[in-house]
Amino acid sequence: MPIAADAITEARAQGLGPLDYLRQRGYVQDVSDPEGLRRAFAEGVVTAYVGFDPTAPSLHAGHMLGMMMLASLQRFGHRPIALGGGGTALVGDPSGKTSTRAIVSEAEIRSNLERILPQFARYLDFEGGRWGGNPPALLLNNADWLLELRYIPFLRDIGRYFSVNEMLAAETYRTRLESTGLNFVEFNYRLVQAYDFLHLFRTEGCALQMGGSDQWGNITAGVELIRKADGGHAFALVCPLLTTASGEKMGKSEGNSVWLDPELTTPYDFYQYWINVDDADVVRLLRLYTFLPEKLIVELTAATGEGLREAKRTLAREVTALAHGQDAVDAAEAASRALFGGAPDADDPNIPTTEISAGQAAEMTVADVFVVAGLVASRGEARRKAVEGALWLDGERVAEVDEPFRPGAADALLRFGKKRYRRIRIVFG
RNA sequence: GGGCAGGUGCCAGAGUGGUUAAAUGGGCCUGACUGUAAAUCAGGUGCGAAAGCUACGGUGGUUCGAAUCCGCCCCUGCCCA
Repeated sequence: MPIAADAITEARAQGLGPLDYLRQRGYVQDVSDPEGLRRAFAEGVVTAYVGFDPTAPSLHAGHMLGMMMLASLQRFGHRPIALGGGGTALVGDPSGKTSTRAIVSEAEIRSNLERILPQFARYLDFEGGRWGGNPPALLLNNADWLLELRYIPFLRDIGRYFSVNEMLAAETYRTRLESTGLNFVEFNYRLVQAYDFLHLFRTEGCALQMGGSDQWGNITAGVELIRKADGGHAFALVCPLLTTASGEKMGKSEGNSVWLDPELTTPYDFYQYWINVDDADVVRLLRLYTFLPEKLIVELTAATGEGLREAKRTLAREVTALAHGQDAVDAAEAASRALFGGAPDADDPNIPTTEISAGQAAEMTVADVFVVAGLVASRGEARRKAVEGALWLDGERVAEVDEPFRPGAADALLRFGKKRYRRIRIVFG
């Protein structure tokens, strides 16, 4: 069972405010005006936003930090806005990029946004009242106001507040200038994002923007714009950019992103991703990606060595429950137990399964089957990996990969490497 | 608009007529060891059973043969205007 939003109930009981909670959990790398923000939180409902770039048809694990920050604030009774960057994605943020971003079409961005919507609903409450008196979350798309902008008025009303000297001195732009250069569209990204913040400040009373630390410059640009244009007071808060203990970007698995869309990353694989994190990362991830109370986290991670696996299991369970719901957790756990609890039990219904027709199966070699299951990329790879002893079929090491596929039953359990399983099911008719 | 330097595999970066599916490094994958961890050591890393095919910005040539030479085009960086 996942434990509800208890870290926050606990924090509130201790009189801890949102800012200190976020700090304690490790979300805070930098805040523009901590005292002012603390006061704002204490005085009333604060509206805060995080922008999400819809350049892919799903959010991935890297976006979860932003959602967790919004979700935490909402549980404190504040008001989150998830902003789909339908307009900004057309511009392309040069931050942290060594080369110009691929251009994504407007239609693609729109369809991506639609597909992403339900993912927010798992983290945020769009109805309101789910955690006491919290206000409903809001989902907006900046294309709605950015695409209408007129160039000359924008330059005159917004552009005048930006100093080119200052922008050129900024880390993001400077590194790009020194390496691959920067085109004008990218140079404008900061203005556009700052304008978003101003727009939300005006229309929604939004006073806080959060994001990853690579967004610091863009976010504070918005804070300054709000001050210069409207004399308003707004805040910036950024979280550290997460890398795993081995230095990889968080949320990558086998070089691929871990997606929140179950079509792109099955809930089983999602669960497995969290089970497989490094020992050194568990505490931090529990704090950032779950709402488990601090005391429990400390207890769980007091263990050393193999004992940490229980903490990882809890992590996987909690994170998967948030992303996919409790049913998905149960299924993923059942499959994991079946596959990793001693001798793999191929009969468990929850093991991810690829179906092929009897007709197809009759014409396939063993290598083909591994390809179809998505475990290897090509027959050539299947062959190489078989030589290395990495392929297993129903518990037997595969020696000859070019032989016809003749399973002993309708179901066959494939395994690639130590821990990647997929069942092949032959269906008739 | 002018001058110069470039565009190579996931990334960085060699190669400047054949023996180059393309050095080297990183990344990634696998094996052994293990705890579905880390570290370490070893192997692999375009597709194809093979013949062969595809690949060095695009395109058209030269040549028995081109990533390598020539023409045109596109793109990037630097300098000048």
